[in-house]
Amino acid sequence: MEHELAAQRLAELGHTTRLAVFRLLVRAGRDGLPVGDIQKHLDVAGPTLSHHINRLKGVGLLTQRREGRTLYCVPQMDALRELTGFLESECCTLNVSE
Amino acid sequence: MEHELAAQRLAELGHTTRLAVFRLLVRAGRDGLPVGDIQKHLDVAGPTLSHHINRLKGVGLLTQRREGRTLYCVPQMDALRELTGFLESECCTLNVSE
DNA sequence: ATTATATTTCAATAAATATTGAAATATGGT
DNA sequence: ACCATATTTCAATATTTATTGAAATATAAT
Repeated sequence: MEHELAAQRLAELGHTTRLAVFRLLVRAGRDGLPVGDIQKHLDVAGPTLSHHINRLKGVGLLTQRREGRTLYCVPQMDALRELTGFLESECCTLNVSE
Repeated sequence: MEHELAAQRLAELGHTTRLAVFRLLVRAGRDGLPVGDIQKHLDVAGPTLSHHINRLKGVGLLTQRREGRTLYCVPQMDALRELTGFLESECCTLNVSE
């Protein structure tokens, strides 16, 4: 995984609300959750939530799928795995040498 | 690991320069690196680097140790492990259920 | 067509963060 | 004491991000 993208994803996850959104989605599983459901959990104004969801979407941490009036947010687990992989990829030096 | 701290650490790592600093340190291993050495790698002004190092320090991702005039930055691997652990902790739902 | 629901876009403001030159501090060598 | 090296603090400015009410859009139900 590329450095810049990793930094961007970390930055997006590095915000309380967005981290909460993302973790909700991960817990929810493959189907994801409607924006409205997320909002019920999080006490933020609609536009604020929309903004944060778009940022997560912008770095590929979630995608959206519409079902009628309901817009689902779906976590992209591969993106998360890439990211944790990236973070751990330099650890070996330290772990192995002791 | 607590949500707020995780978000803070993610935010600090979510900046190109800081991520580069941190990864340099991880690669360097237990002894860490002098601030000056970091600067040689990174093309940033001293005060800028100092600022970023302090932010990483502020969330426990590194500590410092002085040897004479030289100030070493030492990566805190436990903090990183806590963080990756936190990120992965909600994954199980998704991974197990398929 | 009208109405209700779900979510977004717009526009404005507030708050946080990044960047850097210049000056200050700390340490060690002469 | 003086000088050089290593790094930080200060102060100012620029940039980015967050937040929200109001208005707009999209979809579905009647």
